[in-house]
Amino acid sequence: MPRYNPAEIEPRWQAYWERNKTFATSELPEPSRGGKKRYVLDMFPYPSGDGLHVGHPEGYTATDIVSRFARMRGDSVLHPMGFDAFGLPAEEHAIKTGEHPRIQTERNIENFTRQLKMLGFSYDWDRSLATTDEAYFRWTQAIFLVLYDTWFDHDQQLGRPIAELPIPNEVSMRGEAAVAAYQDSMRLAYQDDALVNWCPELGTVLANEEVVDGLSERGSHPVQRIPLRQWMLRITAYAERLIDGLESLDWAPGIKKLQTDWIGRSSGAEVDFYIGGEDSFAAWKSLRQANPLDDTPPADVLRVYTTRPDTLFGATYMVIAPEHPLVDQLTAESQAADVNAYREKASFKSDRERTEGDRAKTGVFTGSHAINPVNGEPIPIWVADYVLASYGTGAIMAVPAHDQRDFEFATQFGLPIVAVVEPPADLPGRDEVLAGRECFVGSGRVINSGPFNGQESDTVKQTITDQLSNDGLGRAAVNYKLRDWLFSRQRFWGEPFPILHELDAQGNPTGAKRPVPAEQLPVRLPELADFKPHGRPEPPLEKADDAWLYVTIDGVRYKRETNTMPQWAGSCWYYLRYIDPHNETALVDPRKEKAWMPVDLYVGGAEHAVLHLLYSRFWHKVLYDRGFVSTAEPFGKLVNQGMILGEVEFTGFQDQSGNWISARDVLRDVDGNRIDPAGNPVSSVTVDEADVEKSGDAFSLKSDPAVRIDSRAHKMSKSRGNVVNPDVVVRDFGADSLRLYEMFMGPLEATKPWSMTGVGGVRGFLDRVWRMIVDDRADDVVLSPAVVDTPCDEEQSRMMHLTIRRVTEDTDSMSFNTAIARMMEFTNYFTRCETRPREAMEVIVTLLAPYAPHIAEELWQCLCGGDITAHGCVSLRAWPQWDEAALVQSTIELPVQINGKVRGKITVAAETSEASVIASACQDERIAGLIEGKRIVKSIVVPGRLVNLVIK
RNA sequence: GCCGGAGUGGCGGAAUGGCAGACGCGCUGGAUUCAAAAUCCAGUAGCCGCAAGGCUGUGUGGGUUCAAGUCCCACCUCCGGUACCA
Repeated sequence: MPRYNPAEIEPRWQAYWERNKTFATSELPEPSRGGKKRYVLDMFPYPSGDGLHVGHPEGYTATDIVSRFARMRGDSVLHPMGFDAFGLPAEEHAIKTGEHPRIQTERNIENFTRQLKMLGFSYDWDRSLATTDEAYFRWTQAIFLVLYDTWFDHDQQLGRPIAELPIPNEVSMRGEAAVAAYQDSMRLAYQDDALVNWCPELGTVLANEEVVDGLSERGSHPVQRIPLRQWMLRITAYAERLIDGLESLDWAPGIKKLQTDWIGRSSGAEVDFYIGGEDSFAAWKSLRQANPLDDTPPADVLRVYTTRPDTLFGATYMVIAPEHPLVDQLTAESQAADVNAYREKASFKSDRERTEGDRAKTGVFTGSHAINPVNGEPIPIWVADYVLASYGTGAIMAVPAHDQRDFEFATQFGLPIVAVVEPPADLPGRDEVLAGRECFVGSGRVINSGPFNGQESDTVKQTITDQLSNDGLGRAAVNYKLRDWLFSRQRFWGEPFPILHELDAQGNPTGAKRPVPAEQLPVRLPELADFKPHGRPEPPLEKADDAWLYVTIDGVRYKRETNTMPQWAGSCWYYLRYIDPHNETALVDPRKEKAWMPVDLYVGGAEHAVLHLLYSRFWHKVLYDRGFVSTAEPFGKLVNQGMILGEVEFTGFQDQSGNWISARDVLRDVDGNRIDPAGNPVSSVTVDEADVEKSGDAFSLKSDPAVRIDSRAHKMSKSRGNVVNPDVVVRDFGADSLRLYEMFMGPLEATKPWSMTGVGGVRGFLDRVWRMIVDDRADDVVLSPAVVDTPCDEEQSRMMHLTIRRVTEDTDSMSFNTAIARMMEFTNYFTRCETRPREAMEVIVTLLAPYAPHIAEELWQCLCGGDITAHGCVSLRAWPQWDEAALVQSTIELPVQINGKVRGKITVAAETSEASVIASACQDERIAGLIEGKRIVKSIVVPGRLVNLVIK
């Protein structure tokens, strides 16, 4: 009784593929095969201790189908897999247990590999890598040194070697140390003070994701923000190119927009406001005319950035961030106490806290004034935390009439509001705006603006900027929301920085640095006795012994950098290493890189839409500028798979005494707890599907239809207990069923709920395919007697060719769900046929091969009589071609509409002319009756589709 | 608030402006069976009707068109992201 038994056939075929290296990729694409090169890439996983989640195989199955399909069409396919293996969980495990994170990481990688192989993915496993491999992170460190050795030439918009950096005379005059310092200040990798999350109670620095509402995630201890010397990467230099590069990419428009918004380019003007007093304003102005704007503002001005230079005449006050360097200088004695108190309060708030809550504006007057350069008016300077120190110049001119935030602030503190842009005449509330009682942020005709009155604000933007520029008072400027990338972590389990800090005779750092010589890479992690935090805010590598920590080169003593790189580092370039994973002399052989890059298809979760994809594009562009790679962008086509939710759950609500409350009446209080309209707490109860029925557009209790029940699929989570484990699915249904179900659920990019009965459904399909071909009453796997060597009849042939066509087209467009539906139709049709021609059976097995490869191999062998040496395996078989001629039908059925409603059907020869189609439509008995006595106003024939008669 | 995405049977979903609901789940009936499982066959949007057939129907309201799930305008709901970037 050879029933379809995936538990037996799947491991057997996996072993066959592995033994025969069926999916090994050649070093270079093979043009002899006639196809294209295809680089099909998955976002590699973090190998967590929980193992694979059903969300992983969704994208992996999609890319596997694409890869297998491409191979069968003769393409050279590079389809690798690896592991993003540095990460916090392994380090936390190490702190708890003392086990080296490498041991746990390797165990997890082994488990992930087992699970991935169990699903039959056609990866070239010889190319597998982990970011934690020393042979891999050696090159991560090497790339860091490239960043360190590169400065950004803004004129050429190009990253160039630091040796080519022009040194200004006044710098070179001050000697070598000054030159080195100048170079350091221009590198793409540089050091700066940045705030870290220091938790004194835990004695460790925490990552942002380990801090929740200002408390540590573990133990809920207070977390302080303290400045620490950090490595930064100058990604902002590439902001413009990162925006421009998006245009050429085949990515979903939504993702491109997300990246563009994240980079957040805005253009406007920088304007200097004089803070030296009204008496000397005129003198200052004429002096500035002779000496145009310098990059660093002189001490007698407050420089602001604005996107609305057209509203300069409406600036009625100014605001500087609490951290602005001029706060002390600008604070009058009488205000000092208030300003200091305010500043101190602001310093305790994290960026997050500042923006959370009711967002009521706070601020305090400094006691001093600046002079508006366009009209000479003195205006007050305030300190307020709604202005961020890290954006623009950290100071703004406030135009309350035309900026919502300024308006709120001005209203709160009673500052003057002057409208300078006239809203369109038909705008409701126009008079309120002109009276300064409402805010208008649009463009319009400029008023109250001296010489500019009457012009359109969009033109004024330009002319006023030009004039400021001519007068040396301002200049056009561009700003980005994107900040430089904080690149160091105070962690053990990450790549060490290949940087040495020079020490003087006393053992103190001189400030000079040198890269670890290339031939000494990798810098390995030191052996530590334990992984417990040492209780100081410095990195844990400070615990390393002196042999690791100190290095002497050419008689100079150095201390190693003890920060480590963030998890993002390894994932920034792994796609390059797959091309040449064992190269010991280069990160990738340029010849191979040129042959395989760019990635043709990249599939992964949308949660990486911004950071990972932006960071790796940035690294890639630097490598491109420095000649290591040949393409300006790494990922040609990007697809984000949707999230898979848990099974749909029905939830009802009850009060304290167990009475049902309709879901419609359940509210949430300020803390997010469920309450009834009277404010009493409500508890949620899971309701069985059988006790629920649909009423209207919602579900309600069968026993009491007035009680509404919530019906929803939730995100899978351990705490909710709705996580589906792929091991269990494979055990109960087989890997082919899991693969097929994940693709059949719906479009790849959609969010969709899991359903175990749905898995049973596709398993049923595979069972039917099996029985269509195999004689399930015989003792061995032999062909069903219905499978015959005679060719298809006309209808069977049409079905076969139609299926080839639809499956080919749907697979090509990654519409896997409909491709599977087509194969189901084929199977339903041929199962009903008394005889099933072998040619059709060979076709369906071949079409199924990328989707359900194990059963396809097994059935292929059955069709071939088990002679694998003669017939090979189906995974490497040529994809079938369809014959258009076989699709043509001699007669077709056409629906006949009257006034757009289907009223009948006619059968006509395929080649019938429009006139005779209309004639036979009118002759149809039913149609004739309906049009009798009416006039046909118009008749439309859509060839092959329908006929529509418009009658009166 | 703002920015995305989505609203189609009991459920997941399908549909180049051209027969709405392919395919699958579930459900109902039948065949097979001593019985069950498995399998096979038929049916399955709602309403009216014995039937033939008719009417209504793709979140809501308008519009364009011979024809709208699909295009345009306004709105509602849900999901995801984001948070004062001057």
